[in-house]
Amino acid sequence: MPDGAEGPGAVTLHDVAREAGVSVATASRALNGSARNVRTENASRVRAAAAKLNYRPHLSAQAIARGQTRTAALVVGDVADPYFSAIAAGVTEAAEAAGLIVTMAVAGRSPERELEIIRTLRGQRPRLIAVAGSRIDGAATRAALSGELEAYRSAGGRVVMISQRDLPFDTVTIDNAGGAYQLARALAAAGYRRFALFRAPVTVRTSRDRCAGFLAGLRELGLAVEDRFVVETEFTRAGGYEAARRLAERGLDGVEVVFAVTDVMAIGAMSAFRDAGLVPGRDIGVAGFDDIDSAVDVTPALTTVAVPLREVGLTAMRVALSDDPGPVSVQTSTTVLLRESTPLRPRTR
Amino acid sequence: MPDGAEGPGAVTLHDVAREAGVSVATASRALNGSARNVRTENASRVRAAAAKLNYRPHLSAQAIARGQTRTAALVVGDVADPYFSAIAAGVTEAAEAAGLIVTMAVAGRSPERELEIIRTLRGQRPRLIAVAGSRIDGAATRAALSGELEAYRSAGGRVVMISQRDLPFDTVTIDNAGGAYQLARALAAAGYRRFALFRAPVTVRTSRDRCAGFLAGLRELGLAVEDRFVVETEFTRAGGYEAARRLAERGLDGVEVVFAVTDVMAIGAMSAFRDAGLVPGRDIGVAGFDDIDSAVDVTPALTTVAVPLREVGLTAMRVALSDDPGPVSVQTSTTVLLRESTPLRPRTR
DNA sequence: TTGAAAGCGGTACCAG
DNA sequence: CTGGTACCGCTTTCAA
Repeated sequence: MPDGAEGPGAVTLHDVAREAGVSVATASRALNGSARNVRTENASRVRAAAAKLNYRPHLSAQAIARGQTRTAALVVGDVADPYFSAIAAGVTEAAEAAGLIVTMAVAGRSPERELEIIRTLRGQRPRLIAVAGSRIDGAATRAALSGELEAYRSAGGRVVMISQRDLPFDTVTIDNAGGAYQLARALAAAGYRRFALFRAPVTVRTSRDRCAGFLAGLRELGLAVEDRFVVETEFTRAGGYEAARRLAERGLDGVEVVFAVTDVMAIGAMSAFRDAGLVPGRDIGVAGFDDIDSAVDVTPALTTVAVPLREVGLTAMRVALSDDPGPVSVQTSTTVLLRESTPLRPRTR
Repeated sequence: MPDGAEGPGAVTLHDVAREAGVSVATASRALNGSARNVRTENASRVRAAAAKLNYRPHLSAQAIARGQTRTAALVVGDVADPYFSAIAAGVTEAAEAAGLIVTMAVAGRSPERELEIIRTLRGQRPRLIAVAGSRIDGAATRAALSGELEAYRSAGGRVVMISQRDLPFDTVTIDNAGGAYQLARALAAAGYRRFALFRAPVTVRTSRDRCAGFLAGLRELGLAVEDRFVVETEFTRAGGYEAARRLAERGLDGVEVVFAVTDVMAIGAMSAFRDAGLVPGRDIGVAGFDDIDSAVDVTPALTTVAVPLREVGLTAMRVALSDDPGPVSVQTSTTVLLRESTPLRPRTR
């Protein structure tokens, strides 16, 4: 009985039923259905047969028969980025607690790819789709994305956006503006007056919100950032490094502290300053945003705004699994953490 | 026509066929099958209908009809750990390039959980299962795990183990012993003679291999690590911190350099030394293993053994997708990187 | 080239 | 409590 190179194929419920000497209906009931209605003896025969044959129900077949799957889909920008991986940890934790399998896709910070991914994911018919995406305004793809998600939702799916408030779906946001606002005040209170700002292109929402909050905080205190000290760069460690390198090269010219819109960028910046012969925390203050794990491991420890990323993931799942109808929006709060990278800076007035 | 709160449900191929005025068979062929055999006009009518209705094929239904899925399953110990997330990045990249959807599960370093996960995953009938698992010897669960994977394979699935050589499946290993061996020699060449070793419980293979390699490297040079300087601790940052704290507390007593079996532990150790008033790189050398991103961002930059983690993930997928039959074993090589945490240590002889 | 129909692996209703 | 059977959404013969 040649089976081809693929082997005998997987054991099916029919095999189990035959082995146990019952009908597939009974086998199905014993293994999954409301086990109540099957005679104890038969039930154990079926379980024994299943164990003997090492049977696992075909989830796709169950999905099709039951009309719903037990999977949760997650879209992230980049798994290797600690920002996303912390969120992913929260999402998977909650999903597994709810008995859902997680399928994860990486959008690589491109809106087009994100759209394509969501199209594919929709075919999975997951219970929910959580998008912790590229957070980029792409006017063209935005509408398509929204349409795709809308179609998914109207077919009974749940959508939750993480850190993207501007689409009409459930949302878990991070208080980017508020956190940056508080950071600005804290830095000012610590004695800083002359600031530089390292940010991503304006199309990146997160960056924009953090900048806006920071500037608003300063403005309220009668402070500002000179245009020439606002550096646009990539949203990565390399981007932060490059921005700091450029700044150091042309001279700090009085700048006392740099706010980089993410920790990853801030850490890159610290490295560049050091390479340029400047000591972060002494010659130049550095602050970031996110409080990723390594923020406490760099020297000096990085001042930042803590975002409860894992909890954001958990919350997103909770929202998506609740049966609350209307688009809910949950904002998670942030906390300013002043550390050694921005020591007190006593000023004579 | 009440549809319930769930909405109208997803559009099916029947809907598309009706809309296009053709049979489902034709619609199926136009959308997926070998498009050759369908009249151009019909094909475009079908595509138009599909677009109009925003149709996405039900992947589960396709899977069941075709007898195979287009998913790849990945098991990791902890997404938030940079070691695993770097591997995951490689795996997802390769999977998406091959048109596969990735489902990811987190085993949380527990062999029992890992086993349970693989059981569930098997129900998904993925094309392959990649396990970058807890790397723990659990005698009891080991057999069960192996049996589960064996059943999966004999049903036509592909299994690839990452960094676990001891099961009879395709394997991508990291040269843990060799890397640690080279590190030992490099440290000795840099002038170090008195070593401490921070390691995980012996049940953790990776830790064991790295220790063995390190000790072998020393032995060849007539060196050794005193038992009292071998500290067993947790396989985490906190574990490294704790080990270093204990060591600093009872006095370095001549120890010149610590080898912690992972960067994450090494970074925790650095932090503890610093808290104890010791300057890493000056008062005590520190070396790790993995070369995670933050290894270059800590101060002093961490001496370590670089492991091409992303590439390990890519390789694992390549192996799993190849049609090579027998259990293949690919070993990825490692590179010693001496950085400022272990400066040259001139000795008078 | 096309449509009817037989599955794929389960679930669940409906009679016994 | 149990078995027969009609689906679930899609693919793929088989005839027409």
